[in-house]
Amino acid sequence: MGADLVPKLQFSLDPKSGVPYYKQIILQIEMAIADNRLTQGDQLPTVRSLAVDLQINPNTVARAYNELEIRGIVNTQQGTGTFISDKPVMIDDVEKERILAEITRPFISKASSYGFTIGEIIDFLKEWGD
Amino acid sequence: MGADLVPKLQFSLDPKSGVPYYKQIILQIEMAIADNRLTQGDQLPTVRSLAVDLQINPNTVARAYNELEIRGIVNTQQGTGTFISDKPVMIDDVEKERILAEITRPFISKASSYGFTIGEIIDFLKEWGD
DNA sequence: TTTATTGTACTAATACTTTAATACAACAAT
DNA sequence: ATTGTTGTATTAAAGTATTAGTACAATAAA
Repeated sequence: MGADLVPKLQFSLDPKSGVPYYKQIILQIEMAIADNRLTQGDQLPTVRSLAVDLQINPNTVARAYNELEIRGIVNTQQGTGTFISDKPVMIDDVEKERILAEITRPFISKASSYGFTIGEIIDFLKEWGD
Repeated sequence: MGADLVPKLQFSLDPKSGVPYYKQIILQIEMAIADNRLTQGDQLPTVRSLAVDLQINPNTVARAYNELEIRGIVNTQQGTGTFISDKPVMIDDVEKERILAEITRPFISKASSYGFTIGEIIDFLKEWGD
């Protein structure tokens, strides 16, 4: 049946962090995608299994998966599971820029308020992988 | 008495945006700093005057100013007012990188999950000013 | 068709966030 | 010292977010 199930991911929750559980799950998935531990078609743990694993309610896991689905990051089918989506083929370049701008604006705004310049940020990003 | 008071800024609140008032104020100040409408030493409107202006409670304005103060963006003195801080002279380069990394990580993580690459992001930032 | 697997809906309890009312305290100017 | 300015503290009300309990529904596999 294709895609591996997932000991690829090791989820963990920090109850003291102040970050809600469902957001911690989202962040861990986002990070895993960012560094290619998760890629197109990979199945996420089932709502129930992850809930048992983390000792939380299934709805909390479902909520995380739902938000990711709304963003198009995963797709979900009842009876089947939740999978990492194909990266959106953003056909429309204008739309693509719009989304990137939307993500970028608050980042630049905050960085600037700390005194960082665009130049510094670019230089920093060039080193990001290392 | 030095620094101008401030018709430099035109604050406005959108009650329908879902963004809390105090956060809207913070964002508007961050943006104003980012594009140099506010610079070192500029005085912000007083807690009271801005509260009257926006027809909200002074504490709501104070809360915005407080968060900015905690971040070192403004400094505040009772009886005197709230002023844009000197940009922190981050003497320690390591510390500087640490802060920038902290701001950058969630941004990259989210952008990646949308399928954007670091390269695309850098290219996009190069055009940012235009 | 039955069974096991997967996600979903609804509800309620709890905690946190946001805002305002009101009163207070520090500082500056005179 | 007094007055007017500035930010601050305390409290309470209302809304929102978060999570869990429980029951349900869709799909897949046998």
